[in-house]
Amino acid sequence: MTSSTSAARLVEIREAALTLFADKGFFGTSMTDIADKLGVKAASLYNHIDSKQEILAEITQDTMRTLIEEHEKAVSSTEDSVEQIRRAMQTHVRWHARHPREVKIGNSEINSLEEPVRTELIEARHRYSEAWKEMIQRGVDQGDLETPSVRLATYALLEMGIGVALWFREGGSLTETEVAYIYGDLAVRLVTKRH
Amino acid sequence: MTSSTSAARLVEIREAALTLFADKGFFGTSMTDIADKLGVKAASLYNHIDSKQEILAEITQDTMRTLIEEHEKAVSSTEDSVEQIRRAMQTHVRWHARHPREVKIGNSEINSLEEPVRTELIEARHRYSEAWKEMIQRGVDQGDLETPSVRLATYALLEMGIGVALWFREGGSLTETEVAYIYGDLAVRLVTKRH
DNA sequence: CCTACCGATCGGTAGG
DNA sequence: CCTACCGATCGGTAGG
Repeated sequence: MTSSTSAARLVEIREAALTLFADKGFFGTSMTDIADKLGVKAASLYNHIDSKQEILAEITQDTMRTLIEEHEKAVSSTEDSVEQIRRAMQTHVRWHARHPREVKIGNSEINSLEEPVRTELIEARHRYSEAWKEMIQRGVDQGDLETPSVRLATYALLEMGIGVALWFREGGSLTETEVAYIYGDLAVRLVTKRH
Repeated sequence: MTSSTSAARLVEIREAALTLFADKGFFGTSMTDIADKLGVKAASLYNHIDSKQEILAEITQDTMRTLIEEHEKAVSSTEDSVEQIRRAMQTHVRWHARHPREVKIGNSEINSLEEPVRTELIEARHRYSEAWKEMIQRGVDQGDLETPSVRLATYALLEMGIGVALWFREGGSLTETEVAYIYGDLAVRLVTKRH
């Protein structure tokens, strides 16, 4: 069945590209590099895709969608401000631990994306950041959270969680769950009062 | 004065490359792109440099050296554990606010570097990270600091400060000094006891 | 899926 | 600093 094998090939192409783009960068990866991973010639890839750019666009678009979905689920699972922070960070960390290649590409290849996909990615990131900021602001307004700057606390929390993608490895000294719990704790420390 | 103009040209080449590599990536930047910025032909650059790779190597090597020097100065300026954390983070944040292009290149182009420079950069980063970890460990041992994980607190603190390079712009709503103070405060919160 | 090939561009060299 | 040029490689197409 040509169509089913072709669909499987498409998945294989994306998977190979995901690893190579994360490793060597978009411009550092050639179509021949991708083809070699599948044991075919570069020209054969064009039976499944339109362009190299299209592969990059698909990778970055799928990525933000799942992160925002999981974030919304985490935040709506409790009304307690402190607990929202904890769960949002646990979700944030788990997602980044699971998608190191996508994170690397998203951080390094924004300017390799053509419009309108590039702008769409930037906007999706902004929405995610705004959702965090609003969550923290609500907690501050209710007197449950405290911070010298809602905006900077947002950036600090997001960035420290993104960093997990850079060093976490399955099978290391801590499990994903342990890392998520510790970061949840660190996040709460960062935005709660001392008393 | 061929030699003095030539030295100035070299600085201009590095400066142009710094902006372009940060913007478009090492492989996304051509020698023609760099030459265009200076109003010369690509071939003329080779009167000043040996290769494109050499420019990248020089950028990444100068970078870590100044960061580690400033860190050591900050830490040795006080014996108080909490104050060490605060000053180390202020220094870390100021440095990252001032070197956004170098940070971007350092994060995205490690695998574009050839050996042995690539390994040297990784080792320099490791030394910096270890210095932070030991500083935090000392504070914990003395009973001044508290954290669920010295290692993860180290990663979290480093990464949140690195993130400043991504969004800080001179002339924005907060000055570099204000951002450094707030991050110093956030860092202390992250690793001190509640009481 | 392949071979054969396109024009464009790459980093770098020769020679002046 | 330039022009002229090198071989290699790029992403992508034609045609089977």
